[in-house]
Amino acid sequence: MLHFLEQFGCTISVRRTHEIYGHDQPAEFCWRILSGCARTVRLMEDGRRQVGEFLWAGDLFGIDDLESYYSDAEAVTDVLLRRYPRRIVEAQAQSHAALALWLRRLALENLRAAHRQIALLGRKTSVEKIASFLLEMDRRAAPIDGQPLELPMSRTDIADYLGLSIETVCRNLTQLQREGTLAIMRSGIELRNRGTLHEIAREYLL
Amino acid sequence: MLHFLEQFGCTISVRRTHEIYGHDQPAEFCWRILSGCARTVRLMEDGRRQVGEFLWAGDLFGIDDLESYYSDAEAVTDVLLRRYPRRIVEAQAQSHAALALWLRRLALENLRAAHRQIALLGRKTSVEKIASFLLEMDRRAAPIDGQPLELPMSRTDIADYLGLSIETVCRNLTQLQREGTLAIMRSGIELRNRGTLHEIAREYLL
DNA sequence: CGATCGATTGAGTAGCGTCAAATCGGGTGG
DNA sequence: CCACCCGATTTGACGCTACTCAATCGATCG
Repeated sequence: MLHFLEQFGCTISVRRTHEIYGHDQPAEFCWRILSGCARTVRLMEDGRRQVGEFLWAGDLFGIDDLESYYSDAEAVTDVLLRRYPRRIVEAQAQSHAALALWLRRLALENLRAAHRQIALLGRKTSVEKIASFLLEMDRRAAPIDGQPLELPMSRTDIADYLGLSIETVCRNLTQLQREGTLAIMRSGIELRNRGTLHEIAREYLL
Repeated sequence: MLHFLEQFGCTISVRRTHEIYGHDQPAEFCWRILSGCARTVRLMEDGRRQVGEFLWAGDLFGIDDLESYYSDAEAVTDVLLRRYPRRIVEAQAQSHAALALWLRRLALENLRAAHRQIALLGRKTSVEKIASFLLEMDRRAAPIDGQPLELPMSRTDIADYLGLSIETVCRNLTQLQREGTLAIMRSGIELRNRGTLHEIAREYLL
């Protein structure tokens, strides 16, 4: 699929904190991350912010929106992107069931993740949220073994992802550090005891 | 689509509070509600509960899960269901792009709803959650014009849907009643001032 | 070296949760 | 028909978690 699409793709580079697309724009393109990290964001008029997801190299996004995007997408770090016209994808899917099924599978995986996030936001305490977050990043951010987990996003991003304030994120992290569960470093966070994190996170499904 | 499937469907009736499927079971069937109301639920070991969605007559569910269901589904009221084997649906989708695209569209609409719920859970206050909930039910539960909005689910269900305690739900409802925005009645809740509810709910997208 | 931006820490508070009691309503059986 | 019971809802008192406001610290950069 991606192979066929390649001829229609173009490579785009976006600087950190800059917008990739806005939530009111027609959803003309979908994007794949070649390198770097991005986020999707929803804003309320008064400035309250919810980060929907963090996106990593290999991730496809902007493909699950209908007529127009329903969040903003922004670069967390400088990102290198590959951009594809949705028109082509959608047209192909009209006649290729395998492609349509693949698009559905993408949507379903994102839906599963969304429901896990719903359970996290609705029912977990702040420490539990932090522990869940660290383990999720540990899984998704392709960490180098033995190296500290690199977290390119700011504390504000983490807070807005977990429905917390930035101060609560900090306090929980330092508390976990005091207990020896992790170590906060310039370059990231070293998970010293994933077992403890799992106990705290209380992931009951997946 | 549903027309073709009908021959493989069977009608099932489930009493209120009874389980329709469990979260660990293989996702062999999908279901359509003929009448009544159902919910999907996620449980933590310690009993904390998150209601994923409420389902109404016409809604299809159990179709967005992969190998096995990832929540429980339970009847809120007595429900009449039509059950279809997923095997048939999925097999047909292999060769019929239109069907596969339709399945994707279902998933995308649910994904959009899930992200709205994420923003609600992460960033709204309790009153805002309640107002949003009432307006959502007003849209989805096919209310009879002029009649009070029927809410078949318990206060506990509402609380677990909104990430609140049952007491907070009650207090906010009575507060809204005092202000004249709504009236709580045996048969349901009468929305006296949808304008005010919209202002409180702060729905900024859709 | 000063300026700036993000992260951390501290103090005080508010919103929402917990626990407990009171009330309501519907169903049951005498 | 009425008394009783039980579960759901409502209300009240109180406490705790997480938020707000504010100051400090650290790192980066011109």
